[in-house]
Amino acid sequence: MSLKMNQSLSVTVDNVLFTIRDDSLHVLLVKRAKEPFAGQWALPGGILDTDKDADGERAASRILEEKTGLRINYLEQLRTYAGDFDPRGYTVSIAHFALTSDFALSPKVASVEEAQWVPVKLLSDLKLAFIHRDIIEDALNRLREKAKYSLIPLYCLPKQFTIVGFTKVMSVILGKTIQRKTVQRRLEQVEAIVPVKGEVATGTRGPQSQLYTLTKPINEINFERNLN
Amino acid sequence: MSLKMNQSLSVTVDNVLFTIRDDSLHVLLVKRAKEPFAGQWALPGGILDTDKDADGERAASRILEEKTGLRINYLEQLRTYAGDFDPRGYTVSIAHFALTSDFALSPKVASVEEAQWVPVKLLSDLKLAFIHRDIIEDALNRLREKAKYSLIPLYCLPKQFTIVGFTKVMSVILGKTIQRKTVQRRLEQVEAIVPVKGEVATGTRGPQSQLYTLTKPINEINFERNLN
DNA sequence: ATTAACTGTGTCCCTGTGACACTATTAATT
DNA sequence: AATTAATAGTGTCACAGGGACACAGTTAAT
Repeated sequence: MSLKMNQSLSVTVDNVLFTIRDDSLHVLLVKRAKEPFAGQWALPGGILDTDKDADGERAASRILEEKTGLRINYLEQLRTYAGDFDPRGYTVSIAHFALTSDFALSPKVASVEEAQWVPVKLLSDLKLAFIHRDIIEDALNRLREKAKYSLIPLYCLPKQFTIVGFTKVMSVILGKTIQRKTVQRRLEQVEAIVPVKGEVATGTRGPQSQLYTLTKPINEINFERNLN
Repeated sequence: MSLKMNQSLSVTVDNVLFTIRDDSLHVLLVKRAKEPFAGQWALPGGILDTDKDADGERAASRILEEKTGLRINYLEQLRTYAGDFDPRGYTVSIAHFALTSDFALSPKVASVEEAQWVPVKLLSDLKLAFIHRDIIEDALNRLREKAKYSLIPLYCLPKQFTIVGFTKVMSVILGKTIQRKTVQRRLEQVEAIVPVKGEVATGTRGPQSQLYTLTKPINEINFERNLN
């Protein structure tokens, strides 16, 4: 615990931001302009700024906000990767896991940085920089595990959502059919989730569906049983 | 992701090593000899060595082995704390969560470093360096959560253990009575856990109890339901 | 006006845990 | 040596929550 400085060591922050578009899971990637790994896809990240960033989460928020122009719905630390995966030297990368509702990337951001929503299913076809494939894999596992016992996939949806909408998100994330009934039972026992009175979703065939919303954060709510 | 070096930034590794002694949960602490926080208790940790440590886990193993002289049973990354909690400057601390069976600290280690097993219940009376109180709290939560759906508390026990022994460990960690039957049901559906034939535990009143052992790591085994 | 899709709800089954009792076994006590 | 008390293993019942599925009422498309 004596602190001589570590030599030639970079500390970065990387972010795995997921959303649901068109009933499939997408992750935000940027195309690298410079070496190393120029032309390859990478997670949106940056260098930890010891002046601006009081901690890792705030660093991640700052960087994501710079890249997307938006505040995202949910963010937590994923894990930290230390090692020799950057040709420029030993690196410590604090990776974060984030969720947001589907939105269009602002054109400026999209052009300058070439940030894009990439369907997770297509990742195997892409070249990914550094160890970002592993990081995405870990983030995916985190998301899938949490989907089993928590409500955080709600953060992939807009402020107002329907039971069926959430059921679809859950099914997409877990890769298997989830019963509406099951989702409904879970939602209705959480007092932080309330129907928006008067507000219904329409457009599709069938009856109008009730819209719900969150009155407080639901990231701490865990269920006793996992789905499946 | 362009890598100019962060200025004046230290990367350290801290370890929260738990065990069970005398039916209560203990954590390994060392008394700090130097400033800052001299004389206060701290987690066993050290500086990330980019030459020796291929990744964070190996750094943690190395440091714990140096401090205890022993290989510990289980280790995983907890989370990384970045911030201004060290008066000498901005620090990134990769914290780890570890378990081992009860053992006596080698006298040399115990005297030189003043490493000690401290009962978790007594922590509130101690002065703890840096943000180590928060880290221990997070590690405790991790342990308690994992105890609900996994078998990792087994790593607090010797190679051979009894059902009742494990039940006690679970009860201590979770702070409430766990039914022998429940533990037994969980154990017997895991094929990696086998009775050691011929080996029984004795000494206490009552029938001899069967000893079990692990044939492979059980850190990936998760149950669908949480206890309680 | 009819049809098809869809939302909300009711119900049954199944599984795993909690609780507790019963039996057999062993050490401590007399 | 006989008795007692503690203990390990097991059997069983109740309960809760998820999976599956069916049914009724509603809405848009035809």
